[in-house]
Amino acid sequence: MAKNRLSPEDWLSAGFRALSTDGPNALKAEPLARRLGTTKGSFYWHFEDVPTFQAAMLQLWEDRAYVAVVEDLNKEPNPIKRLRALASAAAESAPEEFGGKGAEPSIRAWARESQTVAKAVKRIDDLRMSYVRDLLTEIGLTNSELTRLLYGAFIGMQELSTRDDESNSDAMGTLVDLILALYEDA
Amino acid sequence: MAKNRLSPEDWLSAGFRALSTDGPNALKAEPLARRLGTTKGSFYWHFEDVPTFQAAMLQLWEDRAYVAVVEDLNKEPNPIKRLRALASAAAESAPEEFGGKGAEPSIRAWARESQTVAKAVKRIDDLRMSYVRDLLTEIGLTNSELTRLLYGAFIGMQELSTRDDESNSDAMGTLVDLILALYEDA
DNA sequence: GATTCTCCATACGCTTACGTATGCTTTATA
DNA sequence: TATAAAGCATACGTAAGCGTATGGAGAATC
Repeated sequence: MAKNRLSPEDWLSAGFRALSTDGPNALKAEPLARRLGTTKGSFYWHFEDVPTFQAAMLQLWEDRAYVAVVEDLNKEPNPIKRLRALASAAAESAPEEFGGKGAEPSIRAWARESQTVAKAVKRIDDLRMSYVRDLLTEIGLTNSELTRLLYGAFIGMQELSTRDDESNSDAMGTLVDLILALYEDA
Repeated sequence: MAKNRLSPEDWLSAGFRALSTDGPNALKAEPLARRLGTTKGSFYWHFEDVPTFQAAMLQLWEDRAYVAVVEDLNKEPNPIKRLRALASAAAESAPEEFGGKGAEPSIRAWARESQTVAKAVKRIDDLRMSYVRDLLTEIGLTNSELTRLLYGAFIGMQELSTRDDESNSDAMGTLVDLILALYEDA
């Protein structure tokens, strides 16, 4: 354990881990300092105050939340394969420095006690849902319930897999199969 | 505003409303007292301490959480109709004194910062999932992913509808249609 | 109508977190 | 290597919540 100096990123990363394990209540200066083996002197050097720190975390999440899910997908020209890839993306968890597996459910939990967070989550959800809607339309499925079903299932899977380690991609894959079967018949 | 005396139930109900609107952070003696226009003297009269109060809330939720969803269902002998009824139950929200629409997502958010709550939620999820599994088996569908898919979608819908007022029963109904189409073919 | 019991208000000491201020180390720069 | 700057520790005063204890107001009972 050298006398490491900390960067703002170290604090933010610790914030995400704390959020995942202990909930939004842990996003405070002194608890985080303990977690990092330092004191709040460091915290207040890097950040104005606690709200500023939390805003930085949120910004970081929001910047990744849409792009990380969709970016790689668009390399695939075939919309049906893209839908399958999207479904299996439900199984992927965030990198460890963003809180790992339970990262997004943690943010949703956080959103329940902060209007600011809630608004950011809504922005992301809207973006993703319209992506799904467009994708389904491209395939030829215009039933508007399908978007909500797919995205809702995605959210629910994330929630379930914070406890167990079941494969979400199997269940989501099943859903895509069911939906595409509908498409085959049409 | 008469000089109302409060019952333990009044406190518990206020607890659920506070949990829904302000998150688990609001489950404390003095904030709740303010909300009820009284002081914590009343709180500590009715409850040993804050953990005891929270345990009582959790117990109350757990007692209802399985029964409330499943009980009415079992009057219906036809398993396919029972499945449909279950799906549309996703749209129903808890009574106002239990926190209304966002009640269950709030409990899930709470579970992220309390092991005790997390365990209770797991117990309920396990119960419900095995109910769904049995139901699907009765219909003749043994694909084990379907249970997870259905229940995950159910959870996700609850999460989504804390913001908007879209009908979950439509999306869940669509899912049941898709699943039963599979059954027709078999 | 006096007494008892239920329920609530208030005041206390304790803890934890806040944000500020001030100084002590390191690391960088001249 | 002297000096400055960056990064952290520590010590305030303030605020909010905890749980206790004690007293007072209302309701119930006799």
